[in-house]
Amino acid sequence: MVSLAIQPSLANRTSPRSRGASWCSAKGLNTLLGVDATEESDLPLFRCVQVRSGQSLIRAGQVFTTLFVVKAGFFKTVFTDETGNEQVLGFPVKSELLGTDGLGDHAHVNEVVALTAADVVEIPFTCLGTLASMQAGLDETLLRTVSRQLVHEQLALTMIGAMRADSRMAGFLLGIGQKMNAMGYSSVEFNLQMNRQAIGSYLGMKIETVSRTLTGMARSGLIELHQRQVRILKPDGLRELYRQGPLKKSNITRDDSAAQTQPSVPHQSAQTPWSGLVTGLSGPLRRP
Amino acid sequence: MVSLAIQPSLANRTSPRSRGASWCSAKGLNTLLGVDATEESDLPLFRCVQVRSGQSLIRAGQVFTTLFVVKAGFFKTVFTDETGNEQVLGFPVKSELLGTDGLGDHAHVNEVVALTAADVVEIPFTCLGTLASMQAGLDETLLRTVSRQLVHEQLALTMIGAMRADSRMAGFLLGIGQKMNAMGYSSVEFNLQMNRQAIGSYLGMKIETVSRTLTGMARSGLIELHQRQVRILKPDGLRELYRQGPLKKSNITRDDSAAQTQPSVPHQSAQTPWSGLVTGLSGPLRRP
DNA sequence: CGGCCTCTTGACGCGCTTCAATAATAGTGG
DNA sequence: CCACTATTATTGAAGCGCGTCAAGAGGCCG
Repeated sequence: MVSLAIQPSLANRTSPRSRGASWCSAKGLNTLLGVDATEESDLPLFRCVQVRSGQSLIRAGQVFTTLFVVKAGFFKTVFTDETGNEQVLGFPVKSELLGTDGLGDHAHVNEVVALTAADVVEIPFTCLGTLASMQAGLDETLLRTVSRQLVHEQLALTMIGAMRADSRMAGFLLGIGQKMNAMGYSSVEFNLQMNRQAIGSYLGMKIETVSRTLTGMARSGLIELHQRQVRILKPDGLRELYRQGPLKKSNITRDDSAAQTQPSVPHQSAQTPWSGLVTGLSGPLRRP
Repeated sequence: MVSLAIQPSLANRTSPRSRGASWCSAKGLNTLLGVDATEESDLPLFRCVQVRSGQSLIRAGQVFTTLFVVKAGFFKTVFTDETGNEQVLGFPVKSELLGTDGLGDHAHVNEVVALTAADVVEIPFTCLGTLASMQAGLDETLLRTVSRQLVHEQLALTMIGAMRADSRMAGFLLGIGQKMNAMGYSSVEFNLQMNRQAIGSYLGMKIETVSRTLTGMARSGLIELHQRQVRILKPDGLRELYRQGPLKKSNITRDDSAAQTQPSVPHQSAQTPWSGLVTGLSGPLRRP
């Protein structure tokens, strides 16, 4: 039904990236995505491309031809509506999948911009309309990943819709720290790769509020702040800020009329509720 | 790799639904989902179940076993965070896919509640971990549908993050009207199946603001309002309200440094930007 | 150095939440 | 049938969080 095929020549693209091509095997790709590799080959099938800082890897309106997996670097995903308003949707990093918004209608609606120099792996699709039963078990990975992205967006929606500015910022910082940790860096000291504008757009607030919120946290000793360099001094303080968030109080009308009748898993977010607040993949994809 | 299988007995479920079972063929399912049926069989493979008003079709924490397609009725999708705050994520109706949040980690995070009596078709998955190359070409449909849901959430995020209360409400009403229209009802006169609380949660505002916004629209002659019955008198007025929305002004810093180098499709949302504001599927799924 | 950008800080006002009270509706039982 | 209560919706008044406007500080680069 499908056909994941290597397009031998993408040379007709005048896209600003595409230079210095190396290759990546299916096994390597699965490893990168955090999936238990099983029977995948070691043949280098997937093209690796470099992106320069500030460049758009994907543009809105562009026809969908390939997905990307981030190997290194930082990105931002931006949606621009018809009136020219920009909304930052996320800050993808290593091991995250880019371009999934194009799967639905074979056209991208979001722009993906590199915040730093970056490396990505291309996952091309033949544009014949059908895509399915991809080789190497990537199809299940794909579906599950998109589903996770969906859940992440929903979490972000909850945050913007019901929490105050400082709580949102606390969740943002904790989420960034967690992502940094997953990439092998410190979870409490890192460099924000994006400007205040992007943070504000992502969190649904103006840059003045971003600034005030951050300096407020610094003044109260929760964090240390120099430019975009952040050191989290009191993670628990941020956690509390995040949890008490909904001072914009919830109208809880729990109707606990019926008990759980289905087997259920313990509520996943018990330990780190802000998991995935910054971007889709909170952890590697493992088979249950 | 996959295995979409009919689970012969779901009798061990004590779930409140499950009674009065009829059946639905793969072809019928594809038709319902808006996909061009090709070679699908007419054998009734998919179970149809009824849901009573107020019942939960899916609960948070429940293990993922099946997806559902709405045949009739109205639902709401609710996410509840660890502090008990509820966020309404959407109002699915006929032809929409439910339960996709469970694909990622084989556990649902959202609750799906019927707002009215409703009928749904079950799409069961064997829980062996792998799901892929489903029969009847449902796999591509699935992926594209989830991608569309993703785009929808992003649109909702943009609306809540950057627009004012009345603009959000205008977009909501227009979106509801469009869904009603797609279902064969009037797009300008309909009954809101949800209470003010649910609307407010979905739009990120308090119920008092919902009430004030609606009565304000009624007073200015944009709509007529009796209870949950709405008649849109001036669709263009609502459209303008929606478009001028970002009085919470955008910080547009367009850096149009590079020109479009890729083939692009005309910006989809030129005609009805609020498409899909209320729920995922703005139209049937067709091959490009 | 000077221009340009990002970020900060202050003062003010508006939009929405919050609190509180009332009204309209539906469901229940006598 | 009407009283009775619970739920849902409306309306008003007051407060504040955050957007808005304006000015200034700090960093980057030619």
